[in-house]
Amino acid sequence: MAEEKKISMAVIRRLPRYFRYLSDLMKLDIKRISSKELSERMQITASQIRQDLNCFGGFGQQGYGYNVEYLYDEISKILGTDRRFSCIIVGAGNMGNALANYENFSKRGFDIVGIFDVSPDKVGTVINNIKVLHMDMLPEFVKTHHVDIAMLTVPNSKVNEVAIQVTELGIKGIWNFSPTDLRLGDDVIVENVHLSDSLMVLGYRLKESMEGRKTS
Amino acid sequence: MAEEKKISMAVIRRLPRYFRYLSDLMKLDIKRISSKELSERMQITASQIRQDLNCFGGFGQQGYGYNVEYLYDEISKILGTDRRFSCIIVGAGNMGNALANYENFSKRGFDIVGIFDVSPDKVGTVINNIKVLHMDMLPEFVKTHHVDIAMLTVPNSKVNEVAIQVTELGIKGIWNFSPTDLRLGDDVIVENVHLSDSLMVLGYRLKESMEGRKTS
DNA sequence: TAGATTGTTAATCGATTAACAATC
DNA sequence: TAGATTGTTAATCGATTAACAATC
Repeated sequence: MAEEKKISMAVIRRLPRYFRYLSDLMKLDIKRISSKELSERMQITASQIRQDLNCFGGFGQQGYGYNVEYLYDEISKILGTDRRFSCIIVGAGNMGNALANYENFSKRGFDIVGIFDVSPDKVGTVINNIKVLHMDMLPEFVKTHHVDIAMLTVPNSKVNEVAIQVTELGIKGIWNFSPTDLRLGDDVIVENVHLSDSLMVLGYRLKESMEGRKTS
Repeated sequence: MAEEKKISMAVIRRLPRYFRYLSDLMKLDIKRISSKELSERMQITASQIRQDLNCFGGFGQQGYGYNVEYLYDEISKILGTDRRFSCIIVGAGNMGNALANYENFSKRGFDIVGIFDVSPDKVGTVINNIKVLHMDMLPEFVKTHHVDIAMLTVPNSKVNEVAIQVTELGIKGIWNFSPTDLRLGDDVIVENVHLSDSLMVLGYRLKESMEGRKTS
């Protein structure tokens, strides 16, 4: 057991993109595709596609290309789309609400099983069929339900504290929506969204282009 | 006029992070900092910090380091935090709501001046003091109000169409929340959020770590 | 078989890190 | 002046691209 080879983050971050394009190809009823054709659609080099895919195995056939459905299935497996992850949302504000109502997540294997907040206005309300519980209930909840991921949409000032709490409760994945960079131990995986960073980059690029410069 | 030097996206994407850390330092009343100290806080190399900053100019002083407030101001200027951008939100669903209510944006210079939707349930409602208008009003609105950025939180199936529409109306920046990669002309800048990509990467990394492998 | 296209190795490019002379 | 730390050049590392032999 164990193909070694460490796969770089650059490659991993492209996987969902391959997944999306292959899913689209299937909808278009396209049965096979060469790295060249795919490269034109995705606007990346064919070379990169072949390199990326060969990190995980030889999914193609010389002279033929790739079978779309087969490749889709393989990338699904790599991404773990077959698995289901139990998720809680901490922070039932507008962003928490948006996440709780986003049906695509459950389609991809991410089930929201609990929502938590401290505000008396929110505790007891129901969002997408899930009752919002008080943060005080969190430890008990995590002990009685299996939880893989905590989606943190709490105010920036509280996020560190909450992150430490969920980590201590044994939750292994954090989806962080606050601007704060969480610094936690090695046994928790943090994926950041940092919306305001993204918006500021847009502002920067816009400013540059208005001044007549090009960005990349 | 015109320092040339093309600045790489890798550097640009780190700017908001510098901005955040410097902002924190100011709150802590720290007046000066060396690249070495900052590197320990930010978990990147001192060398990278100096390289990054020197893309834009020599903001430090040998033997002293960087004056926190001065550096903060300079990065603010680079990022264009002094400017204001007029933004509209297209799609008044949960995500549109979340964005409309996120007060940090206006703090950073991004003002929401209009919200649009097609659903009769939503048109006419008021979100954070802004009345939701029907999409039919969009062309007229953009002609009478200056709009820099369109934040697109419409369903995936509609996003291409909407993106083309706002581009044709002369809007220069798009903040895209749909999974679709927009392919538009050179005179519009697109910044993607791709939440589900981010979540799938979290799923992948979690799966790998559960199987005992390490990611990066 | 001939043509096409992969898997994979080698070359290139760009980004990060190290080193150090300049200078506060 | 001596010590500290930058700005900047050079070295290293990793990621992307090109090339081509293997093979369907």
